[in-house]
Amino acid sequence: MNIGSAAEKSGLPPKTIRYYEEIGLLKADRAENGYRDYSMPDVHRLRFLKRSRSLGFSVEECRQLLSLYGDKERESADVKAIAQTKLAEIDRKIAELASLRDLLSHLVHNCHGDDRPDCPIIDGLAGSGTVQ
Amino acid sequence: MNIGSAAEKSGLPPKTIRYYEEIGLLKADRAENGYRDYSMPDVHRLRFLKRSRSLGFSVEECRQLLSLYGDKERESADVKAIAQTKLAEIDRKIAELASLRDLLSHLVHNCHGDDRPDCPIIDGLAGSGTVQ
DNA sequence: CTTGAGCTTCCAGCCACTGGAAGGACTATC
DNA sequence: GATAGTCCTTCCAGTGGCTGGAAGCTCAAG
Repeated sequence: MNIGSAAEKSGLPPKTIRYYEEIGLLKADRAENGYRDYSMPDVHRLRFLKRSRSLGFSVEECRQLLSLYGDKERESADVKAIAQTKLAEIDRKIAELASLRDLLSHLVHNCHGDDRPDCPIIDGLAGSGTVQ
Repeated sequence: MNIGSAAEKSGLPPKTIRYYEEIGLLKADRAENGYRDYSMPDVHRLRFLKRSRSLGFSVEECRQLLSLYGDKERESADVKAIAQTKLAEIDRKIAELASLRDLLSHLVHNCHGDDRPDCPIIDGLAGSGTVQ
């Protein structure tokens, strides 16, 4: 399929797809007329990319995730190690989102409207998290 | 406290903190010597920013979230509407992270290593998600 | 065979930082 | 009090990740 259909099916703009090809994230076949030609697995990879990018993974991290996704030798120890790292990262992100959610929900439902530092729950939520 | 301590306490580099001030995300007091002067509530806001940025919210979205966080008139309907929108976004992100997690975990633990499209679970996970 | 949409490449610009230079301020040691 | 080293300041330039626009080729419809 052409880049337009791939864009529609994946939710990524054509510009971005071309950019991803330019930086070597996802190379496409070419039709006789020079047009890029995408398969459904390509579309899956594009969706995968869209998702992981929107969740705060850098392009380089997405490259790792994608290689994990596409790797035919997923048995190797280093690939598994990368996957473990990424899984841990994802879990951390989920936890942070959850606490962000709690914070926001608390702000909306429970807090009186005056100045900030007198609410221990908010202090806890804003103060915790990735303090490295 | 100086920008260095605020950076250390928040996990954001000084450069980024100055940049956030430049674009009006978080204005700091100034000491007599011209140094920026941060309070603990400022540090909390910085942590808040660090977190929401790393979770894929744009700076403009973070500005909204932060205004929500700092808003003294949180009772107003439009502010609550923004909060609701953001809460929904956060929930969506959490769901996407969870499915990304499942996908990755599945790739690591259950799949044989040959070519992609013959695994229905992967097809499902990579194919679902935000198809708009 | 023209029109219009979609594709191509290329170049420029934007957003969100990030590095580096040049210089002033603070702290510690001599 | 001079010196060294670290931290702060501003400013300017560069990078990563797109995104818009121009110029031109291709294709399907009328």
